[in-house]
Amino acid sequence: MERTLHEPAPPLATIAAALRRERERAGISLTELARRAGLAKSTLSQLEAGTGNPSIETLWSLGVALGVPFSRLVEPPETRVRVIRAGEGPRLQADEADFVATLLAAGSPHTRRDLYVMELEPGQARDALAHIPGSVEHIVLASGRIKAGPVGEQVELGPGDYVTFPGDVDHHYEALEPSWAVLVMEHR
Amino acid sequence: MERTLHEPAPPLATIAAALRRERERAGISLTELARRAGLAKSTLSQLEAGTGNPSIETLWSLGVALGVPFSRLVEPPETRVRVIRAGEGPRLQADEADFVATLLAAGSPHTRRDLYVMELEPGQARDALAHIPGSVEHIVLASGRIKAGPVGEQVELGPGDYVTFPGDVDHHYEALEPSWAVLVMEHR
DNA sequence: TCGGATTGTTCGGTTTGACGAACGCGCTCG
DNA sequence: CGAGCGCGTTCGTCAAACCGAACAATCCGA
Repeated sequence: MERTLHEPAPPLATIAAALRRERERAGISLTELARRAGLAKSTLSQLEAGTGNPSIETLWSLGVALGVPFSRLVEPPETRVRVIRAGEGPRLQADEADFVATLLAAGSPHTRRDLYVMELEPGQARDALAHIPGSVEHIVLASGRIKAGPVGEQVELGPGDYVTFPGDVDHHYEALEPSWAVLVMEHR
Repeated sequence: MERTLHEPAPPLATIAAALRRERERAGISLTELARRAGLAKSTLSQLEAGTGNPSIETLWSLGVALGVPFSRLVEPPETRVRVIRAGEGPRLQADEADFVATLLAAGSPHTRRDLYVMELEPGQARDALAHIPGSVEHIVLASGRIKAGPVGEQVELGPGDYVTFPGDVDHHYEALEPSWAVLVMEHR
């Protein structure tokens, strides 16, 4: 049989890399992750070393403990570095209806984007530590007012405003009033 | 960050069902599939019976032999239209601030997502033809009220509501009042 | 400086997944 | 009828995934 669907390379090394990457992203130790997943740390150690061939249940519990969908541990990250910048979106007029779409950011293949809805209450700011290198955040404020951005470069946003900034440096969120926004976290 | 990601039910039964489903779709016998995958048919028999906990390599070889991507064997069959109402959905509590993020859709590598802001005025509906196969649309309504979704499966949304549906079938947008929304167009 | 805690690794022992053979069943051909 | 074939299941054996403990290395507070 031909390898029609480009089934990626054998997942042993991929899993090893993904486990270490996601664990470091979560900022927890190998011992701690093994504890949360209910595994012996020796097992996890060998997995991250690339030795071993985990069972589904084992790898699943790791995915749960990391808060990461299962496929992210199996599919190769396909790290090709190319960050697409958000343009001042061209407005795409729909052909036949009262409908306008503004392109904020075009993604490239190989980038992974997680979609969140984020609710913020005024009060202390949220200090977000740097994520993995190459990550980019996109925020569209739906209602309220917030200040967001890297330290020293924060921007004040009103409803409908859009901002993007690198997520691999320390940055803040601060709500000036009760707000909610759509957040797209872009890794690679 | 707390991990409250709703990881679906343990995949043992899911895998069993997926294996049988995909095998019957391919129209081959259990014995034949075991032969192609290089496994003992006893192993495959127990897997389809729901007994057993396959290793990654074992399940991988089955995915290759069936010509289906790995994730299809692990993740439960995808619901076509999925709505997350405002305030619902898995919440990621930030550790130290008044900050709540709700995960709507986690992206896998290899998916390409374009980010739009879409403004709609009430009036005639927008008829969108099917896009390229495999595309998925995500909408978070920021304000107003709209009806959106595939033909016959349209859902009415209010502010904060989220809906996702396949973009490779004909679908409509219809604003019931002046609205705007964040649209993520996902290809792959 | 020294103890204690935590990090990740390595080493025997146990559980279990994978294998091959044998089995019962249903169908088809001689 | 009965021999032959293919189907899927069950059983004993073996390798290996997983575990627990012991290990050096590092960090941090006393």
